[in-house]
Amino acid sequence: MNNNDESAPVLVAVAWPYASGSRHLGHLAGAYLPADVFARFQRLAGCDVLMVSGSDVHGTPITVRADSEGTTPDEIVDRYHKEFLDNWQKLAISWDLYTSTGTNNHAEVTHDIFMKLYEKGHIDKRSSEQFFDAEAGRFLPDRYIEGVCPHCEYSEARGDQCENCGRTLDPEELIKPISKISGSEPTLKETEHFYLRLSDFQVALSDWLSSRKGWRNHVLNFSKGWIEEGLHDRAITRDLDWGVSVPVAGIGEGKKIYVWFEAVIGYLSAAKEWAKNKGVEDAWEKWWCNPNSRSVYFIGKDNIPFHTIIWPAMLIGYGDLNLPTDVPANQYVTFKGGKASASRGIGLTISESLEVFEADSLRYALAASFPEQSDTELTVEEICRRINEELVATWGNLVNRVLSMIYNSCEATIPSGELRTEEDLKLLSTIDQIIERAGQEIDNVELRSALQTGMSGAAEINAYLNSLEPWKLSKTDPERAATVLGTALSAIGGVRVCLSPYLPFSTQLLDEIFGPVDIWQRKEPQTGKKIEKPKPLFKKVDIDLLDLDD
RNA sequence: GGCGACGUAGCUCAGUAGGUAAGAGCGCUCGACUCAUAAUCGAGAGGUCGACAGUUCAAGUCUGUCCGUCGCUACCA
Repeated sequence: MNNNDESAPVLVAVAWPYASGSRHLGHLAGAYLPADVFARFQRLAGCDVLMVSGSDVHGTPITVRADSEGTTPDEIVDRYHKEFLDNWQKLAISWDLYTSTGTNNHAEVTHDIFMKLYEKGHIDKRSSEQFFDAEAGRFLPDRYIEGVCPHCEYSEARGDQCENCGRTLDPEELIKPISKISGSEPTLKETEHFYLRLSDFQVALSDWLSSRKGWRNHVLNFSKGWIEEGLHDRAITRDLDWGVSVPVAGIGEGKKIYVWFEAVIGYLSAAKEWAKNKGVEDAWEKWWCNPNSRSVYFIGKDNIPFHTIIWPAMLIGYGDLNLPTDVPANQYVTFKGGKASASRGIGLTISESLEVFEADSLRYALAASFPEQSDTELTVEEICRRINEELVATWGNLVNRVLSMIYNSCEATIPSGELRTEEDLKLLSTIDQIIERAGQEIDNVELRSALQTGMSGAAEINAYLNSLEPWKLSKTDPERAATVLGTALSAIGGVRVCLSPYLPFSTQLLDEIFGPVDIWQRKEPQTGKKIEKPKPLFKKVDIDLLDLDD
């Protein structure tokens, strides 16, 4: 992060999960969890964090799903929004606000942005012909039209692409087009739509992107490639009845703002909603209008152009709002070589995972595999391995190890640190350096590395114990044994700080000894305090007992 | 087809502006220890850095071609 003001406000903007179905581990590892780790760290580092997101509730897939289930879009959205909220609660994702794009506030903010861009001439009206399904009474997105591919004669080619020969298509090219919704033959019909003049921003965006420092290579390359190909103006309205209304009259009935235009506005509308809830209407400006504020967007790589091109274009056009400071988009978590996809049954959904893994264990295993630089292959076996061989063996066991010795040979009393020797102080100094380094890594959104750094602290403490053997000292020199154990405990307190953004539940179990984690620094435990008989922080998982299909 | 990326130890991944004889974790082998969730600690084995050609005093790191994998292709968001 290129900002020397460490206490600057930080907007943690997180991809809006699409409420058309369950989200899977790829989404969790790609966006929500990294954002949470980052936000938790920034709060401990003393920054004013505003972490927002919400369910994206509009768009054709939701209406189609509702139709096919014989229910309403509201019902679909409600179902998955509730599931997401349940997921977040079980995972302790620390939103300052998790809302949805279905609020009045969001519609108002969207209208404001639309109108300003319209008045400035960045939005204009054009007409085109699109396929219309008379039976269903709606215009059809390309992918909902099926027909025979003009190239390979595959009979189930979609209007946007033929899955057989891979060619990109225009729906008009299809032979014998059929509506996937009603099965009837669609007809071309004239319709008017508003377009965002992305081409207006070609130069400004190019300059802006060229000046970005410290961004991930794949994010920058992909974005620049998009711009070099030339930015095309995009329709931002759709012939739908499910969505945010168009604030300008005169383009006919049944038009709504297209989801990709309004969903990204959610970052701003959520900040405003948060401010309203707080009772200070303009509190959102601290993150959006303050030049010292950072805004970091956590998304998957499939969302890159929306966050590095389209949304910045809208912000430039609107004016006086902060552009993204960084967009550390993650690559994909893959299962058996392919992109995770709940709808195709590849990989576990978040809900399924939470039925078989403890939240912190799952958080650990995913964080250790965040696809920060390249796609990362993940299996259930790998998740179990991470939990058992790393989290439990190195860290969970260490805590249990030290607390058990204190409980058994120090009369369950936290020893004082008064008699520490040089080697004791050396351990603590090593831990303090680890805390410092892990903090820098998290600030740079190198979350995987920072986790490993934190875990190396646990290994240091284990090595310290092995070399000083307090279990022997307790028989020959109880006073020295107590000092060693007290030192190890203090060091554990330091490692716990490093791990707290990743493991909020289990690190909280140590509050009784150390008090809450409220600063990115090691704090001494409370000398002389009695401790309870220790219980392991985590359970090992037995993969054979997991009830999994794949 | 076009675009982007990836292919580094058995597995999952790092390798910053090309330069000390290629790294981490896990697994494996050997050893130490036995306080701890049979956990811990130390040592070691293991790689012609996808293939080929080129630029350079010097390439995992740059260029080209090829092979393989993945994603995107703007009306899924």
